[in-house]
Amino acid sequence: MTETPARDKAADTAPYKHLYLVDGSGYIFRAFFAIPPRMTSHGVHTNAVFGFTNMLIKLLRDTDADGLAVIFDHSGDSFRNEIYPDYKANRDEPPEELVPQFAAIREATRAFGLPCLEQPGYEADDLIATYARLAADQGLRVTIVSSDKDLMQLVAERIDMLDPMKDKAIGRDEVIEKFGVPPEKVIDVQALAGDSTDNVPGVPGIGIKTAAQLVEDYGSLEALLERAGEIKQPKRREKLIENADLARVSKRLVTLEQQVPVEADLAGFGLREPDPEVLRDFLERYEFRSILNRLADKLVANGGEGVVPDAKEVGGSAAPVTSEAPAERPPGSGYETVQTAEALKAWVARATEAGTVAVDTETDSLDSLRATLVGVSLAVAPGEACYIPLAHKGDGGDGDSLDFEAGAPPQQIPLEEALDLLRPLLADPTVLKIGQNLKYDLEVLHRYGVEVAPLDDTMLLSYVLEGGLHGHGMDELSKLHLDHTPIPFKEVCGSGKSQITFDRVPLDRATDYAAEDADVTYRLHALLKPQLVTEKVTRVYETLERPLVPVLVAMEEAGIKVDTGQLKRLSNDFATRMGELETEIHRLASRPFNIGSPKQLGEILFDELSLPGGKKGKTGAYATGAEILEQLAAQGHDLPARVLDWRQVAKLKSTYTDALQNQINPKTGRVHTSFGQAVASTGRLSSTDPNLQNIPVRTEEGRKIRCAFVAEAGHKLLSVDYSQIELRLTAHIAGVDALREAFAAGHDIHAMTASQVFGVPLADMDPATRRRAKAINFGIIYGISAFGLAQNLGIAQGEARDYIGAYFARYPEIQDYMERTKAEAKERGWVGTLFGRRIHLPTIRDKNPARRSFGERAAINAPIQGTAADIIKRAMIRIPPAIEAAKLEARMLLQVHDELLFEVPEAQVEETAALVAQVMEGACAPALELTVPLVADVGVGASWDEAH
DNA sequence: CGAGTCACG
DNA sequence: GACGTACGTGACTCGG
Repeated sequence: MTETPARDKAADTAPYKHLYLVDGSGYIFRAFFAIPPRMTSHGVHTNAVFGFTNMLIKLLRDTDADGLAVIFDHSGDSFRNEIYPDYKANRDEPPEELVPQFAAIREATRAFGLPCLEQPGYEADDLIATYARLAADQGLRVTIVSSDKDLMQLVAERIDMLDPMKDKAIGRDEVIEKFGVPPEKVIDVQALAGDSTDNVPGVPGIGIKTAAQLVEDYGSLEALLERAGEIKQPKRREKLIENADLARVSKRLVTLEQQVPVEADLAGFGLREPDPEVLRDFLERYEFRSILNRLADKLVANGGEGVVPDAKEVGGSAAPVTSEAPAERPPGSGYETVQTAEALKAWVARATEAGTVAVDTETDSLDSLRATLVGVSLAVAPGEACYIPLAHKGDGGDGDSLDFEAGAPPQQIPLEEALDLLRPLLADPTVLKIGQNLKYDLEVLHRYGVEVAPLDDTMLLSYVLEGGLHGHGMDELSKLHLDHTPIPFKEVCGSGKSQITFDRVPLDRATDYAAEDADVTYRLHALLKPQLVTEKVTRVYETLERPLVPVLVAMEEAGIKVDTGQLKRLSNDFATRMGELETEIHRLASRPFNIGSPKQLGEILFDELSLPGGKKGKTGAYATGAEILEQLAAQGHDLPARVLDWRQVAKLKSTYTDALQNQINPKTGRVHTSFGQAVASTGRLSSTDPNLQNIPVRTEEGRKIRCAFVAEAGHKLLSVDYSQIELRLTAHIAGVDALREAFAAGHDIHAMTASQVFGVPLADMDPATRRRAKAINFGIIYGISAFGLAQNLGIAQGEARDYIGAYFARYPEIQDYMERTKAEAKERGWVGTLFGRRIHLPTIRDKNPARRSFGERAAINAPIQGTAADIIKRAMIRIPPAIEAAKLEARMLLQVHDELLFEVPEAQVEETAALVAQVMEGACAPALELTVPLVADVGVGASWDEAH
């Protein structure tokens, strides 16, 4: 090694203007975890090298780089280990798939003719720091290509950074965003906060945010350490005094060395064209065929064999999309408007002959139980579709008024005559009716005395095939699978104030729109239905989703009775209470303000009253969530306590007592929800307009609303719910013998867990220990994290980590399950339920670690939540025929994920309860035998509150 | 129309 | 090696 300082060797004028310094070591680690695995035909892992190569190409192509060097860590200790022996001592060995890529990435660098720099005793960051300073001193622009925050201290007037993973430029502002201080103070902040990944100690108890605040307040680390005695918080003061030297050592560790006696000369970093033969040889050996193709024109030296298809990436799982025959016309024109009985008869005959017909109804409302039928469209083959108008009005006035400008209604088949012609077709067991969200059409047609069966639903086909990947609305599916955008509803009916109902749309436009929907549905069906078999989800579709449609129709049609008098009384009570609280809150705040505005509330609490704990989020607004307000209330502040009260009452009033009254169907006097069957990615149902799956139950005030859900005279409400179904399924799926035995014996599962994990004898179990165990049990189902558990229990993350460790030590099968499931999800892009439902997790391979972790937790939860959803769906499908067979008259009204609610004649309550519980407990058979018992608990009452 | 908040399993 | 945090939903209110 030469001792000559590089400065003397550097050319005074480098042959370039903008130098890029690429952090090769940093990149390879990040790329390894961010990029899906891939390997050569010889089994050599190449994902990180592939990412690096692509990044280099992009850099050379898209930027103004005219000088470039790639810098690596040298293996072995650096001078920092002499300062602090534990530096980076907590690092795991790199994964074995990564190790061979260290050499390959250097090869890649050389293949592009680029300098490849490293130096014993120094880390890449020090070399980068040194070269960056040298170049900047010469007036060159420097861009450091790295995602490593440790390099941010180098950002300066002529030095910026580029995050190659996010393709994001990092300048002074971004550094301030990250560290809360400008670049020149970053090392002070890092010295205080430490860095767990590098094992830089810092000062215990101080994180980035506190550090930034302190450095800002005192100007520098040294000034802070000297005046540490002035700090108000006693704990913080002690820690700072006690650990001042540790902070100073930390600062030396995080400070990059800008005076490395470097060997290579800046002048040699000018870009030049790579040798095509060397580059080609490299790309071929690593089998980067897609890159070879892209660079084909630059690699002519070898002639070669031409275009080679890219190797399929490991784990790539995009479902192949078969395309329609090319001769076919795209959807969108040549549809027939059916205005005579003769024409309709011809269409019915064609549909009967074909054995398959796509059906769509047009109405004047999204509410299927109030909508008026305006027309029906049919499709019998791709492009062969018609629209049958049934209740269109003239194109001007409302038909009833004396508006002389209004056109007369168009010619239409009389409604009853048309229905009589359609009825046999729609009920014909030999003709398959295809629809998109047929539940809606079934409900509309049912009110006109029309039955529809058998059926296939393209929305549900898409849901079972590609749940989790995208939504399942028709427009979205059409764009995705048919590459065709159907006429938007807005274009036909307008939007906002000037929106018209479909019965006002002129017949030609109505036909274009309505027949196209049937046409698109027909084509989607032809495309999706065969995929059930190839994708192995036939059972999910045929045994879970398709038979559920008529069940949901019956439930939505049944609705549930609400006691309006009770709701009105509650509404008044809540209004009075809100008024009282409002007066009190305004008095405490010393001025009136809008309590419902989090923005105004935050300003009152933290600016005007200067209460502690004001934290601003991304949007610059103070956080005023329940958790924050509870903390303040616990400290004895009245205003936040009253706001919490006010919020609870306001929520109950606006969302439940008021909104519910408006949702009562005037014809039935009952409330009819709509169940979403293709919404939740896990297979659960959802409930809207109104949502009856989130009626309050956890607080006493809230339960008053449940009291308003009542049974018809002479009837009772019967509630049957699965006890601990998700935890039971976890025990089964993960194969946890200890939990299975506890369930089999009927023990208190949370107490049992507490005993087994914390070693407390069952007899001495205290509620706090049981509560901890319960929180862990729930956490497991959600894909536990120390952070989440700590948050939930209000404990330190370290303590939460210990709990999880103890739990995994006691139930190692759970940890196995989690690791297995994550690996499987990453490999395939989806996870499955016990009944074969697939839940896709597109974020599981995301390069953003937050989104990826999110995907991993969802992967752990989905098989559990999804299997529970499958089981209750099986029960729901079996219950109506079981009730009928037993000659009972109970009606199933609602499903709330693990609970079914029924309305039952008083005399039949016991028999129905026993029957329902039996079906629910046996819902897995005969497809599956669980190794834990399923238990259904029964409740009966005049109201939902009593029954629950 | 997005963010914040909060109701449920 | 780094980012944000428990899983899945829907409705209401505010404010740009």
